[in-house]
This record gives sequence, structure tokens and C-alpha cells, in this order.
Amino acid sequence: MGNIPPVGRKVTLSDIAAGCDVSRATVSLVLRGSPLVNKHTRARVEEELRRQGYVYNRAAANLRRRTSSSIALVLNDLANPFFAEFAAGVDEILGSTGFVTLLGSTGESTERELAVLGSLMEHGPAGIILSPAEGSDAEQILGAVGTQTPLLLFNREVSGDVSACDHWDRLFLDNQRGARLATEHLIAQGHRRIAFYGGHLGSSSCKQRRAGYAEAMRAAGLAVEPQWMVECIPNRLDAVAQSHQLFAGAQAPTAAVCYNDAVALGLMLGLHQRGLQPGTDFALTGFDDIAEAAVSAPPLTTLAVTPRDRGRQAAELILQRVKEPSAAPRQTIVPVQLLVRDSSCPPHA
Amino acid sequence: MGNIPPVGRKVTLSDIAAGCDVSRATVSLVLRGSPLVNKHTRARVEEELRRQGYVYNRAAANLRRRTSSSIALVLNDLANPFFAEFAAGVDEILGSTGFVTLLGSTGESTERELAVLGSLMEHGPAGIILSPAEGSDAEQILGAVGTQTPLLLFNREVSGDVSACDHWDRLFLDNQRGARLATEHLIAQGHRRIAFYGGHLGSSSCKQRRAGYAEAMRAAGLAVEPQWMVECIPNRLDAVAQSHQLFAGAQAPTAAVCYNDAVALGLMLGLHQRGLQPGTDFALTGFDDIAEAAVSAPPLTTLAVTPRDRGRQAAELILQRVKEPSAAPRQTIVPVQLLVRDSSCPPHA
DNA sequence: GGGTAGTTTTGGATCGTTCTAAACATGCCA
DNA sequence: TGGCATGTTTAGAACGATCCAAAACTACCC
Repeated sequence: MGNIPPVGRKVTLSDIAAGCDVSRATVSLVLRGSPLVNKHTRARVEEELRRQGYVYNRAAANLRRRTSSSIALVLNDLANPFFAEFAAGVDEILGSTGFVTLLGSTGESTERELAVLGSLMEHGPAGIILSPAEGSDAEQILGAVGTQTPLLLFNREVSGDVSACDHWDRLFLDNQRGARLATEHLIAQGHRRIAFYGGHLGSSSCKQRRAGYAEAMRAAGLAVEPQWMVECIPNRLDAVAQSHQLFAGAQAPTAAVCYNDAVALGLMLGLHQRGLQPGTDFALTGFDDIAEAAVSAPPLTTLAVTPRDRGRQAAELILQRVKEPSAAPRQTIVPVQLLVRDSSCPPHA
Repeated sequence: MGNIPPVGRKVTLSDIAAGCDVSRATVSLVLRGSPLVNKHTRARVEEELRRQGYVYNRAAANLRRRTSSSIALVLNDLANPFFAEFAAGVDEILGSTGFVTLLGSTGESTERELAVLGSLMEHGPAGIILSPAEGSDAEQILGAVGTQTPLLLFNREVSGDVSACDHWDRLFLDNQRGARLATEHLIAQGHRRIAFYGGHLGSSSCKQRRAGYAEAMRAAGLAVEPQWMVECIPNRLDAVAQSHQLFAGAQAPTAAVCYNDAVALGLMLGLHQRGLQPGTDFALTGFDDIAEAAVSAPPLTTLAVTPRDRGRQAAELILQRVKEPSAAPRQTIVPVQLLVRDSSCPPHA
């Protein structure tokens, strides 16, 4: 019988080589399925690999080959179901390609974002998928990731000198068209006084959705009262808290296009508190189609963005870029789909 | 002026050493903040590091030091908000400790689980946090991860020869007590005919929750009809589909303890379809306290498990184990908290 | 000038792979 | 017998960091 496998220490190529009396090079060739090795040698080596319970050390191989087999995935809010689905999609594709996902979640803090990026960069990822925290600065991010590692910007534009980052790939939702569709739908339902509710003006997606809303209103010849444009933190809680603002002026709206589903669900609660029945006395739409949207009371009309598909797409885009680092940068804008449910009722008689 | 930084290639320790005329060893000492280096030398080296835009190569360092700075996080369903929150908690702690999270999501498939574990192992994680897919086999997992890498089992027990894996740490929810609390609450509301609805009997958490339910029923001297124990896939869709089973027998229940929130929300829809108003004609409870539970109609009485805190706890447990590999294995059972909302009404008159 | 103690610096081996170029074996043909 | 093609194996130098032991400086005192 051969030697026993080493204890406490990991089994290496050399252990295998020694165990069946060939050189390290030969074992390495076997591992990578090279046609150079003799059938009998291969069988012997493979038997020994099994016997000792060998585990490939990809870090060592990557070091030698100056390659990388990981992609960094940095998200502003992993707890948000939209990004969780996105992450699942990313990991699905990366996993099936032999890449491993380095996860980093920033909790919407630009400081943590830079720290996380810095820490992940030390592991030399082949590429980065970044959904930036609100208020992220282009040059700071560039400073953290350098110019060597390809980066795919997802979901949000960054602020600052964007021209320095025009080599980044981009994957965005068609926010403007989505909000336009929602607004047009409410107009078609007969509404004339329509608000745009929620989101931060600082964020690029909010600006784009507002633009789509404004476009539809203008096209229909409808006026927009200033008090119909209400900002709030894009979560349920603040959406409840700010909802009174919609009704502060003389001309109360009869419907609202909401920044996203969380805000819309919050606004529903706020309406209830004022004695208004959402979907009967007041119409509203969301954005994202999170799972709750289909089961809320009433079910929420919203824009489906299929985050898992976006994740898969993002993974494919970054892998393509890793393969061809010098190809021209790509900006992809994906369409969104209006899902009409009960929340977008006609105006109350 | 010094040399320009190298193009196309990453900046290494040697580049810095050459750039300011010291040895690689000195640069290495500076990087690690050793007190051995002279103030002036340190300043010169640090200037050069900045100038060339040096990025530490942790993989190379780990190779030499035979250490690791990553933890693998393998989840059966990342898209589930419960696990997404959990992952966010894990990453929060790991990130703040200088560790990086290697993400793997298995989509509840045991095959993919083994593949993912195998792929992650090649990156030599210091430890593994695993929430196993349903039906995972203890010995197969052991075969994939070996005995050298510490593993923390989260949320579910694995099947098969568990004694081979008794060196693993475990972090479980107190499923039994949770279900008992929910059942006792329904009994206190006045219900006598209470069902246990949903989940797979194959899963350990389902068995434990059923046990808690049975315990409370027995303690109250209440009988359990066989047709009140209904299995279903633990998602909303199948929960709707199977809900008719509850009413198949002569003795229809007036309340149900549901396996989890998703199932409870599905059952609500099923009740609606039968013309029953959940929270008025029929009482039910969930498990998990997902975000939707608070905003469903009616709001769902459920058991809060604070998944983000569990994530933090899991990260801390595995880090502790990495520090002390030979300490006795630990099994942690975390309490859950009953949140009473409107869905658990008294029986209809 | 030499000895001593203390502070800094350094060459070279090493971690576990891959790569290159060369060595070795075999068979065939001239 | 030598030359050449084909097939298989291998020694040893990388990759980018760390570690160790030893060397090279200082400063100081006799």
C-alpha cells in the first residue's frame, strides 16, 4: 500500500506525485486533462488523487497563470428582494461558468462601498458588477478599482466626472419609458391630476422616472402642480410618513405614479390612514414588481423588470468583457413591462 | 522623477522595491506596518506605493502564509428574502473583519449544492456557512468539503449518517417552540379544531414545527384529525393549490398553524377562493415574519426570526471556529418571537 | 581602532501551481 | 548504425507575496 495522506496539511500536487512516482508536471497535466499523458499513467494518477482526497488549489494556479476565476458583485442593498433576485441570477451564470462570486454589500453607504471595493480588489477579481450606493462618486470608485479591472455599472449612474469612466460597461433599466407607460396608463384610465410620488432627486433612476412621467403629462397637455412632486426615502416607512404632502394643496391628485413598489405600498398605508381606499378612491402604480406587489390589497399595477434575468444578463456582459477587454464599452438599456392590476382604477365618481 | 508604473501588468511588490531602491522584504514590512522599518524609509516606500497605485495581492500572501481570508456562504435559496437578509448579515460581519464572502446559491438542488461546494473549496475558504438544500446527504457533503474546513450548518439538519458530521457547528431556529407558541395562541383565542398546514415532511424544520404544534395540542387535551395535517411545497403557489384538503373531511378546522409565511399567504388566497375571509372566518399564523407579513390583508400573525441578526451570528460563530478549530462543536438554538397581528382572530360565532 | 549593542535591511528559500524547453523512449527507414 | 519523427515525461524557473537568518549599518564607549 502507498503512503497515508498527510494529516492536518492539505494534499498538494507534490503529495500525489510522490505517491505514484511521477513528476509534479505530469500530475498537473492529468488534472487539466491534457492528451499528452499516457493512458496508464493517467489512471494511476487519478487513482492516487482519489485515494488522498486531493483538492485543487485554484489560488495557486491563478497566481502562476496570472488569471482570475472570480467576479466581484457589489450591491447597495442585498436585503432588497430586487437585488437578491439579481444576485441569484448573477451567481447562477457565474457558477455554471466556473467563476466564483465575491459578494460585497454596501448598505447604501458610499464609505463602505469604497472599503468593500478595496478589500475585494485585493483578491484580484476578473471583473466587477457594481450597483452603486446613492451618491457614489465616479472618480473615487475609479480610484478604488483602477483601470485594469473591467467594471459593469448596474441600475444607477454615478455622479461626478463620468467622462473618466466612459470605459465602463453599463446595464440600466428603461426607467424613463417605464414611468411614461405607467403615466399614460393612468391618463387612459381617465385621470387628469396625477402626482409623482417618492424617491430621491439625487438618484439617477428617480430623475429618469420623473422625466418619463413629465413626458407623458406634457404629451397629454396636462399640467403638473409643484406639490404633486413629492420626494421621500424609497422605503415603505418614509413613504407612509410623507404621504400627507400629496394633499397639502388645493388641487389634490386623484392618482400617483410611485417611484417603486416599496413606496407605493407605503403610500397605500398612508391613504388608508386618511380614510382613502387605494384602488377605489385613489389610483397608484409602482415599479419593480416585487413579490408583494401581486398580493397586496389591492394588487399593485407596476413595471416588471425581471431582476433574475437582469442578473444573468449582467453576468454574461461582464464575462464577455473579461474575454475581450479592449472591445468598445457597451451601454445596455433593458425594456420594462407594464403589469396592470387593480390598484390603477379609474377616478372615483 | 522615478520610473513610470508598468502598463497592462499589475503593480507588484518588486515594482515598488525597484522604484525606491529597497528590497522586496522591506516593502513587505512597510505594507504590514512593521515597527522594524525606519521612519524615512517607510515614508519613501509609502509615497512610491501611492505613486504606482499598488494593490495588495492577498492571494499570493495567503498562499505563502497558508492562510485564507474568505468564508464560503452557500444558500439553498438566495431569492428568498429570509436568506437575502441572512446573507446581508453575514457579509456585514465578514466585511468588517477583513474576510470576503464567497457566495454560492444552490436553488434547492442537491446536485448543484455539491457542485457549488466543490468549486468553492478550490478557493480554499477558511470556513463554510451552509444552509443545505432539502434532502442533502450528510456524507456527500462531507465528501465535498473534507474534514479540514470548518462548517456551520444553518437552518436545517441534513439527512443520512449525521454522526459522521458531529464536528460541524450548528445554528438552528427554535422551530418547535415557535410552532408551540403559535398553536397555544390560537388555542387561547378559543379555537379547538386547529390544522397544521404546509411544508415537506422530509425537512427537519417541518418535523420540528409539527412537533411543537402536536405538543401544544396534546397539552390542551385537543384531538388532531389526520386530514388536518396537510403537506405542500413551501411556496405560495402550491399552498393555494392544496388548500382544499383542509376542508375535505367532516370536521373542518377553524384555524391553521402554517409552516411559514409564504404558505400562510397562499392559504389566505385559497380561503378567499372558497369564500372565506382570513382573519374573520378563519384564523392562521405564519413563520419567518417576511416583509409582506406586516402588510398582507389581514396582517399576518407570525414568528419573528430576525434573519439579519442570524446572519451576523452565523458569521461570528464561524469566525470563532476558524480561530479555534479544535474546540468542541457547538449547537446553537435561537429563540423566535411571536408577533400577534390580525390574522389570528377568535373563532367565527 | 575595535568591540558591543541596537536598529535596519536584505538575499534566498518557500507556498502550490503552470510553463518551457529539454530529455527520454520507441519505432521506422535508409 | 545513425537519423528522424512521434509520443511521454520531467527539471527547474516562474507567479507575488512572506519568513528566516544573517548581514549591514549606527552609535557609543573604551
